Amino acid sequence: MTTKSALPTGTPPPAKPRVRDRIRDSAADLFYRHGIRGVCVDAIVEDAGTNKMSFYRSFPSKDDLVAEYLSDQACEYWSWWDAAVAPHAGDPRRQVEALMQAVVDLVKSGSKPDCGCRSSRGCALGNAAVEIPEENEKLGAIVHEYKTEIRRRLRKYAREMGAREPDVLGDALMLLIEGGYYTRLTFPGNSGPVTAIAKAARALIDTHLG
Amino acid sequence: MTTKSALPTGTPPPAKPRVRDRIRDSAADLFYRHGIRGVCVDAIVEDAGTNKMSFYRSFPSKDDLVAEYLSDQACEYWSWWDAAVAPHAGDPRRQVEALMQAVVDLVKSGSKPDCGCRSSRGCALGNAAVEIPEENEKLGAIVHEYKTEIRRRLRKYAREMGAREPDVLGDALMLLIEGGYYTRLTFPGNSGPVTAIAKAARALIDTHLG
DNA sequence: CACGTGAGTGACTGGTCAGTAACTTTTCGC
DNA sequence: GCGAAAAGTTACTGACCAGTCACTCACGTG
Repeated sequence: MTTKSALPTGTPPPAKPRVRDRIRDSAADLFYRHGIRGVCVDAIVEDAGTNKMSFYRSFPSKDDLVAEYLSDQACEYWSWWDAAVAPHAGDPRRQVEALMQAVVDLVKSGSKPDCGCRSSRGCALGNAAVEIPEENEKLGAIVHEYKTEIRRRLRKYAREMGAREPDVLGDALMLLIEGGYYTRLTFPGNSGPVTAIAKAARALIDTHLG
Repeated sequence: MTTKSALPTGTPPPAKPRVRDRIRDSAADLFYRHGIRGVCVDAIVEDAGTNKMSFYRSFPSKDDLVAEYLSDQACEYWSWWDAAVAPHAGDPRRQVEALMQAVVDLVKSGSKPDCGCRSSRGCALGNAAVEIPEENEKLGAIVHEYKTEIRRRLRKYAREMGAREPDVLGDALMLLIEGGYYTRLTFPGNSGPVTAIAKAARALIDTHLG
């Protein structure tokens, strides 16, 4: 049997997913859908098509996986954010407006069962904050840093667009976004108040610029 | 030993709390602080100074207690809401402003350790929505009804104050409130964006009336 | 071929948790 | 004081769940 070394060097191997990555993927999906406390290691392992021993070879504990899950989600979120605002670089107002529209699209995702993406359950990190016990400073810190960065960015946009009280405007925009995620948990699709987010953001910006 | 039957009939007995009520009180406290899935029956029972048998004599299951907890919280919330807006009956704009200020006060509660009230962890019902599994329609319905009523009331205020797009304004106000509760989980006291809520609400109202 | 590594199997420990059974004690109205 | 109802005690079942142990199997590389 010939080895695969004959393949053109430019082509990476078909990237058969390693166990560790399969676990991460399954965990991300299950944690998001059912909550962290609602998913046991066995369920993750089964979904990933592996077994508990392989799990504990890759992760010291469930808590470590949770930490990685949260960091991953934050990472993904910043990519999504950057992609949403990129087309309007240099125009902070348009950036915020694009972001708000992106939030609506994100939140309403899953209302159409034909789309492959999982149904939205709001903010993975925010939801985790509900479940994380107070004593767990490690996980709490991840969420806190993440939410602080959201706040920092929105205040920065407000400052850049010349708002009179940039911190107030930034915080108000954050409340709208977070409220959109939070209410998504109770209102399916875009049937909730989140659809008002774009108009509300525009009104707030107008007030702070006028 | 004389019986208490000599008390004036108008005075209800000193209401020494029955086991059932003690369980409800303990559950409310523990569920709110640690989340529903984070509190086991034994913990509730111990906090209430009773035992598991008495628990299951009063409640068919933990889930039934949870349902009662959610209904109770909703009830308390409406009392709080009504009290906040009562001084400004007939002036919907002032009512909304008073409500917003009340939200800030509520959310920041617990930042001063000297006050007896428990530290705020946002909205009990909203947090429950994170933990409730999708299949549990009974609990989900309680939360949904509650959030729908919030929405209904805010839209009503918006209509009464003559807003151009009352539903949009009402929904926007709701996003601000919900965002305030949600972010409270990550930002202690009133260090979070919630402090911007009053100014934001005023700005939104002005826009929709102007 | 040998060897190391990554992955799989099944059984197990120790702990937690919802819920039950049988029985005793306390409380309270009459 | 008496009897019924409310509450307490102890012990238990069965399920679940995090984490471990000892061992086997499949590869790819030198």
